[in-house]
Amino acid sequence: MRQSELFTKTKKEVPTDEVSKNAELLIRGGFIYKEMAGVYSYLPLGLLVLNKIENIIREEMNAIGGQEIIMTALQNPELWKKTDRWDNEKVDIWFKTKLKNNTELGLAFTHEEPLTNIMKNYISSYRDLPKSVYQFQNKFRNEVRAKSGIMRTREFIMKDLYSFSKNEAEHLEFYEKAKKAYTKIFERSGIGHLTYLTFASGGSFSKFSHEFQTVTSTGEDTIYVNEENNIAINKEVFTDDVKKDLSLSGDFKETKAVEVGNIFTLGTRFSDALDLTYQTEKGDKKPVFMGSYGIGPARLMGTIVEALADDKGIIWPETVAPFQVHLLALGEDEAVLVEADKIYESLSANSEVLFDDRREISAGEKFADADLLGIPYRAVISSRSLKEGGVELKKRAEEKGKVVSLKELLVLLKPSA
RNA sequence: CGGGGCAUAGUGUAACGGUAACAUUCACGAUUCGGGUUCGUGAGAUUCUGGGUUCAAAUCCCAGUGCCCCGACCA
Repeated sequence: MRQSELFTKTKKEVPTDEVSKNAELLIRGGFIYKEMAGVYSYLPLGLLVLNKIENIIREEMNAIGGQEIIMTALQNPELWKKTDRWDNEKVDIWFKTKLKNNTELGLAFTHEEPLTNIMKNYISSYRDLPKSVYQFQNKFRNEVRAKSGIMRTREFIMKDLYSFSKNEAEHLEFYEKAKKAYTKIFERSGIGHLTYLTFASGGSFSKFSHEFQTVTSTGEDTIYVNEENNIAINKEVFTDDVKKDLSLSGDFKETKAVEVGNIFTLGTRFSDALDLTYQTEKGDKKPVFMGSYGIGPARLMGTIVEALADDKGIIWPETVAPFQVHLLALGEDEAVLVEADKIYESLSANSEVLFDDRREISAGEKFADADLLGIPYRAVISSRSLKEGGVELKKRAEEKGKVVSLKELLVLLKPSA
């Protein structure tokens, strides 16, 4: 894509009403636009990143047998009354609305109820289990206080997967697979080294749930990291009993972290309430054993920015970057610009390239934009680089680049399949 | 839901109670061309909304709304 064609522009200044690093950098770079508190739109660059993240998650969910669907955000109160989650006293984050005929509707903050209800139509035998189903879908939560840029918003896309198993043993088997899939997702997203499997409260469903917490100074949660076992415990359940329970020895380091994923054992709470049962081999009727597994792709995007950015801007890992290469053409020398066009064409064949072409701005501004946007590789072509034999290639996080020939460039940037 | 702060051009800021200024952005013209270059000319504002005090309100007072931060909350 030619940067001169991109409708968004970078900004030097950011509205003072944004304090968090993720919002500041993403707004300045033109990745997102703030509509109101806790409500953001995703612009071309932001959507590219979000799609990359979603695809990583999608691949890993498919790999463990997840089947993708999309459910509606509009919710029928009847189902939620059956599980006692319609009452505002019980769930205080509902957005509710009404049809013209005064029928009440809810905007979904999660999807256990409607999916359990769907599955009733398709699960009737032990032969139908286990199954797992997921979606990327907008959730609405009427948070009293949205904050931290795109980390806690009132509307957000969530990947929510739900598992349906015959019994606890079968459930745990899937749960372990999901745990590994989550670990892979965060590794592939470039924050694996900062992300810990974390024991957290299981709520009313089970003793523990597992969170995936990414260490950043701006996180909302406090966790205690046990480096020896590469594991952490959320402050909310950090007691001597729990430590003994988990038989963890060694030091625990207190740190702030962001919850980028959460997996839950639900048991039969929803299948009981909504009557999702199956028949066993012997003909008995049993409730389906469920689990739920969430990741917010936008929060993950914000976390990557928070965790990896430097004082000049964003540093995207290659796996989630909107483009792999940022090609900058410097100067007004026609020969250089013609050569840059050629390089852009050849690079585009195999790589995702953002080409800062004939924009009438200074070299300094192009560099500043490149640093802000955080594309992993920066390739500079100028009369100087041509004199030195080609294109100057530099990684975003590196101080100095090196001049390579076009041939070398194409090889270096070849996607490692 | 408690506490604190803020609200002026697209953005960032300024303006004793005396009729809105500067920077940036944008348009045009020069200049420059490897780290947000320099200069000129222009465009851009019912000063959040409603009320009150006053000869006079961006400025003081009251209410509302919105935004940010801290805390509580967070399937």
